[in-house]
Amino acid sequence: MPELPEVETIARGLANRVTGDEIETVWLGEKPEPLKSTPQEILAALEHTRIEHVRREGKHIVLDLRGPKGTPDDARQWIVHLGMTGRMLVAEAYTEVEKHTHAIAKLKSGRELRFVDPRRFGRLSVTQPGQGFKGPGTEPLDISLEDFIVLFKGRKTPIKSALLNQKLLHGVGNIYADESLFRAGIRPLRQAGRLKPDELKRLHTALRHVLREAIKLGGSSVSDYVGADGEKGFFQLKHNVYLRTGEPCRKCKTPIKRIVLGGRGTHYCPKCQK
DNA sequence: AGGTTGACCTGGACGC
DNA sequence: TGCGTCCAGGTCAACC
Repeated sequence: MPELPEVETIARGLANRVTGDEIETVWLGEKPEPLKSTPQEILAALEHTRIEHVRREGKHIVLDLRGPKGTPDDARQWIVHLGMTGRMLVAEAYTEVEKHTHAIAKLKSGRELRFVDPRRFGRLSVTQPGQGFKGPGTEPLDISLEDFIVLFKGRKTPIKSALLNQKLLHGVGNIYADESLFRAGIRPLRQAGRLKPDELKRLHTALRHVLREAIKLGGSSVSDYVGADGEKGFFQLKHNVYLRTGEPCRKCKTPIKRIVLGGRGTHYCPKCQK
């Protein structure tokens, strides 16, 4: 599901619904894959805490939690990565628990925070503030043009692969890599280190424009939905190339081409992108 | 070290 | 109806 705009939308939706609520108990499913921390660590960190903030960092949802007063390390973070198909739902406790639910946090309000993920590429972990779970890399909405240009210097990898590299930029995924390259008029296979300054400038502008527009529209809903209540995003209606193989380019009518790059479906207009 | 590939999973769409 | 194939919002470990 989720790249930066989708995770931003989900985090905002969660913040509206659960900020100030309290996690009483936590249930974890049988399958261990979705857990990066041990079940014991997760239970110990989450149970009997107050949810102070919910926000996005890269493609991660971060829930800032506060434990019972007097506990020395009473500040913790619940880190959720949604993988491809993960969702975080807020549901009344009496509603049916759907298939592939891997974790449920029971809240004082009587609602539940449920982590559902059919493909199990998502991950749950707990940490303490300042532990730096993300590693190197920058938020694309914060990066200056100068720093953006430095990221790609000397890199032989295709520019699309570089955009997807989370050690360089946090939060760009397959949709927004393809869409921003279209907007910038750059072919995905171009070597990152060989792009000219004006091309990198166009890409910097395009990427930030596309991400901001997508956030405004609640992200892209490609096959399932986005948002803590299941509301759909609408940015998919604005896609110029992603999943539009063979359809006419919105600018020049040339059929959109699909190639495989780094194992990912990659879509571009052979005429508009050089 | 940087770059590339395949593995990890389930399910939906499509063709026969 | 069913079976096979391909495709899907993402990382990782293992190779070169």
